[in-house]
Amino acid sequence: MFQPVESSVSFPKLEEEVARFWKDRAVYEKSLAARSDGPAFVFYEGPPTANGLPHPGHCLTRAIKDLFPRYRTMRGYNCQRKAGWDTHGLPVEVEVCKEMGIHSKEEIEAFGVEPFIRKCLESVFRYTREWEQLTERLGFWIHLDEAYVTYHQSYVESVWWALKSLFDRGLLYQGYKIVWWWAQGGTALSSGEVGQGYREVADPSVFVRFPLVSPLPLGEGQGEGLRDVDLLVWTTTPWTLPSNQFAAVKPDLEYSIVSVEGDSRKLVLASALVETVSQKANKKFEVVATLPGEQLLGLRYVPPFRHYYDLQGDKQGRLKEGGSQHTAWRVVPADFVTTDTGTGIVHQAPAFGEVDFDLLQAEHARFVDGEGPSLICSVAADGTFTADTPEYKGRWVKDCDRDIIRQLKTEGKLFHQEQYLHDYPFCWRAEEDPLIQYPRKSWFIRTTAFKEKMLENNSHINWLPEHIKEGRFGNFLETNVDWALSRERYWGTPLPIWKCNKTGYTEAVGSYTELLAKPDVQGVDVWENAKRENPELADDLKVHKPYIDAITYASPKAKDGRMERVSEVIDCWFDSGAMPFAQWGYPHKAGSAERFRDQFPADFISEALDQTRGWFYSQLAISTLMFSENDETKQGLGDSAPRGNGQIAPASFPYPHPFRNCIVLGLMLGEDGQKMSKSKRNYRDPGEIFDLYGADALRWYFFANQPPWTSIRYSEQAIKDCIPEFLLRLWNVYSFFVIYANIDGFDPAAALRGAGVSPDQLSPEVLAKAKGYRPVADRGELDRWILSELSRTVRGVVQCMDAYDNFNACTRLTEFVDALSNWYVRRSRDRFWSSGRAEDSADKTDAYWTLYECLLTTCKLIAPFVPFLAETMWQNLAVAAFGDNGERQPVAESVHLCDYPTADLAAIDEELSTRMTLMREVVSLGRSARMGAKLKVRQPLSRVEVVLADSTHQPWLEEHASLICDELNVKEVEFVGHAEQYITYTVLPDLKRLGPKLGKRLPALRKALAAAHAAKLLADLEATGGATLSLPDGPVTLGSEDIQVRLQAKDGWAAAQGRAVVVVLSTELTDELIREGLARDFVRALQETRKELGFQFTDRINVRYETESVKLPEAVSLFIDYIKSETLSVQLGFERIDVAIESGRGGEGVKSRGTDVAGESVTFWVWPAPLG
RNA sequence: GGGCGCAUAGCUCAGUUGGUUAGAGCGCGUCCCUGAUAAGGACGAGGUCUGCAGUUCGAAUCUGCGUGCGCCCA
Repeated sequence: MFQPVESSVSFPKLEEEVARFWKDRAVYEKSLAARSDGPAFVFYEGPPTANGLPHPGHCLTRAIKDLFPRYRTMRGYNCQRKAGWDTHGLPVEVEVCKEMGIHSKEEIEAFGVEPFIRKCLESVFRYTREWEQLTERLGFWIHLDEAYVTYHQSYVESVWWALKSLFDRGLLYQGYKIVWWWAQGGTALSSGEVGQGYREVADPSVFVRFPLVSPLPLGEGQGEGLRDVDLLVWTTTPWTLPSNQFAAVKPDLEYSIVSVEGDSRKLVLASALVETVSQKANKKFEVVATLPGEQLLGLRYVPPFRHYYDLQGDKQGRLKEGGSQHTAWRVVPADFVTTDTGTGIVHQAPAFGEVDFDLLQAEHARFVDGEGPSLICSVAADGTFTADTPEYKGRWVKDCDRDIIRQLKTEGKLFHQEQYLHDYPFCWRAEEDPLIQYPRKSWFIRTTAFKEKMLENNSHINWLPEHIKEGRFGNFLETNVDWALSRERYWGTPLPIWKCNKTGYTEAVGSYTELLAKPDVQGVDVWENAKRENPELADDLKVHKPYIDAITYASPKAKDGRMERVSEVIDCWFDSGAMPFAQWGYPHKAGSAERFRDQFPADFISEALDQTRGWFYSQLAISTLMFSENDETKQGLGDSAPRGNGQIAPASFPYPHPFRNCIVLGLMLGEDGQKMSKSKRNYRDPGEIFDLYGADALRWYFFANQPPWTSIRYSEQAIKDCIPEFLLRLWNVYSFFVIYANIDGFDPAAALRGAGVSPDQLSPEVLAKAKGYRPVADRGELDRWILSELSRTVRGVVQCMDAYDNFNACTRLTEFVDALSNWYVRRSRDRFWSSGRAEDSADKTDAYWTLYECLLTTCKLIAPFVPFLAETMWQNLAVAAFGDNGERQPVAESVHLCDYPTADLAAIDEELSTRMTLMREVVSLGRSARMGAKLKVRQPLSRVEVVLADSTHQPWLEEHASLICDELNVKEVEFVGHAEQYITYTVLPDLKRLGPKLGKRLPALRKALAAAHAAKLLADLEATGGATLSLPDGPVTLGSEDIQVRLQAKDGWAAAQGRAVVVVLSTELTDELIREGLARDFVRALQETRKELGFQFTDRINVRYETESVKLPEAVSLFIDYIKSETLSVQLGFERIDVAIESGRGGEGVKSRGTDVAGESVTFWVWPAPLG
């Protein structure tokens, strides 16, 4: 027996029971254990941070991350799922600062680094419980208790190992990074912080003369060139002029040399701007000559502030390509120069602009090492001028703009000045403080050296959607710059570099043990004391600030020198990118080499689009730098086991690594189309979604509604809709099956008992051994059809899922459930309802086995998608069915321990599938025609005529005429060959075939076809196999495969048309047909009455009825047997009864009900008929 | 300002290598069915496929330009 199925189902309630079941029985662990010998399918969890509450967007990520591992597990793979938590970084610090109401680094220092990082640690796990609940409730199977955690000592040490390797290979270096700097607070701001502080302000825009050192050459044969020429240089930050190093032009722009009225000196500026600038300055310009920017390159000039120029103006360096050049104060090329504003010649102060700095580096790279330009910076970290600009020393730079302009004017160096409105960032913590761009010493990873390798690696990764590979991600790699690794913050992995306080010598340390093994280590006591004072302190903190900073050791380079750690921590993206090896504590931790080797690279990862430059990049970069094939590192992993003292050589792996397939999820927007945000509350808490609709509904919504990479708008309605569209539809089929199986005593367990086979997963092979189970080939066509559809579905779903295409897999599943519910079950109802027990009728038994098999297989198919519903069904269809009668047969404990179904290719009958589709269309058109003629289905009609454009399947349809008759409630179906009476034929060319053949002649052909007599043309085709049309440029012969025939019903018929079939109804009603219609309506009314009066499905009844109608009793008596059998009536009489008398005769419990049959009022009296 | 993506029915979204009637679900409307029944089903209306230009015999689809939106980076 199956457990009765509740008619009104609450999915959320069922899901909670299932979740409990999984937990109690450790089903997840069992699913892994069962696959422990299978091939590995490697999954990496991109670690979330638990210091914020999860929202529906996180559900999407976690749902996709669950789907494919579950699927692969059922396909026999061993898929470990280790959770992870991202714990470091600025967002954590910001959160803590907010809590404590402090802002600046000074305040943090005042509060104390030690208590501060302890607060960070607390904050990181604030919402762990919410995340864990979400994970469990969504059915995301992952090992939370074995999660890797980025602040753990073993993790930090793995990161150190990688950094040491990079350092030792010369890939980790110190340089300058231009940052947005809050001078008053003495700190750099993250891009997020900068973004918050933009305001529109007016700044000066100045046009300054930079006199050329030598005459400007105009080209060959034009003499020695023009004297007294100034570059007209533009800037909006006058305070950066003292630090000028170059003037930039665009080489392919045209520049003009102009003479200015009343001025002895000429100016150079972009030709496109001559007019504009002349108007601005209100001076007449006369163009003396023009030349391309190219020709300006290398010209030397005198900068407006001479401090540095006087010291280094003559300095030259040797170029790598040979020859030598002055290092600074000359014209250089730059693509970013535009003619939108300014003069086309841009002042360059590399210390105060990122693009300027890049330009300096590009220049630097042209020179032989050590001979190129070095960075000029006349501003101190507090934002005041240094002694290098004596005029303004000690003054805040922005305050000096006005005086600088005045000075330039006085000295005759200013050509023009104006105001200029633009957005400029201010400090979000101190609104009056403008930020400045400022160079800070910073540590970099030389990723640019691995650019080609990263691109090569990337090219082997399967990105979904594909455009990420060449598009967003590929482009990002193309424009790769060295990774600015260090952060001047507190809560992060400390940069493991120690520096000699005497010589500046640096070295990297790969582990805590390695550090302690250094000579004359001091400062460990700081940690030990802290721990003694507070034994609760997590041991992992000892590798963090401030404890690690206290540790020093003897310098190998200077006698009394001490090695001290540099103060920075690292970018937390490096943490997460190191996860493929750091999650195992590789290479320090015992056994980590094996774990790493088994779990690298990942087969599958998935995160949202915003991770392109985050986790996707950090992983790829670190992996490529650490594990690329090259001579230096070409060693197997076997060689890379720890070799004492933490000296480990990186292993090498073939591309791609560290992941092979990556689904890039679209971003999820709130219901209002805006980004989901806590403050706007434009989404619902995931917990509420689960309570209202259930996890399966949410999951199905994610998987089935759109490919995962489209950005989706959260839609509560769409989640709700998933229930009737899929979950409930399947549930109804399941419920239908259980109701009838229980009535009929269909008992698969009994049928398999003694069959010598273990029920196990109830696969088709097992079912085949059951008593009463007939081979599919012996069953009726409908059974063969649905089993064929089932196999087609299995085949399709597996194909899609192997290609990471969950969306189309879901489409297949939806289509199958629709076919099962709306055709198989509908068409089979009578078979289930027919009298007699299941074992008595082979046809009925076939129906049960067929539907049972469909449900079992569907259950397994949907298990990765909607794991809760699948489990609920399995527990009843398999576990309960085989577990009662006190004689438990060994059946799989959970659907998630089953193998994913494989398609029975032999069961697939494509032709049957096509034909059934055609038949469904005929039926559908028939209904449409009825609708048009306002004829109820209950009213029988004498006949229907079907006209097919293509007669291939006609014989088959003819064989199934009875089915069509039944569906359409007609007596006869006739297939008509030529039906000019009802039909207009249109012959259309098959353009896909003819297009390439005829090309430009197509329009003429279409014209000719439209003009041709279609029926005659078809007759020709039928007779001779070809039809010839004469076109203006010669005849064309068409074969039957070159055309498509369209049919159109003529007016005046109850007809409906599809593309290639028309169905025409005969609407004539005879008395007999009318009487039959009455009888059917009578059955309807009586059935309704039965139910209304509370009789059970199987109760037999006695009936009397009364009506004024004359026709109705005639009809009833004519169809009395039919009515009795349909309604389980033993007696059916047309007479008024005296209830008292009837009761006395045993008609106890007589109930009556008045109703309506075909417009006539009728009263029924009904009472139970005694059995037998 | 740069890169990438998106734009199809009232809503949420499909649309395979270009092919003539652009689909689905929901919603809406009109009905049907009534022992799967607090379900189920049918039919219908609804589209200048973001705009313009181009390639082509033929464009929602390919190309270019514009508009709007999103993300990332400046």
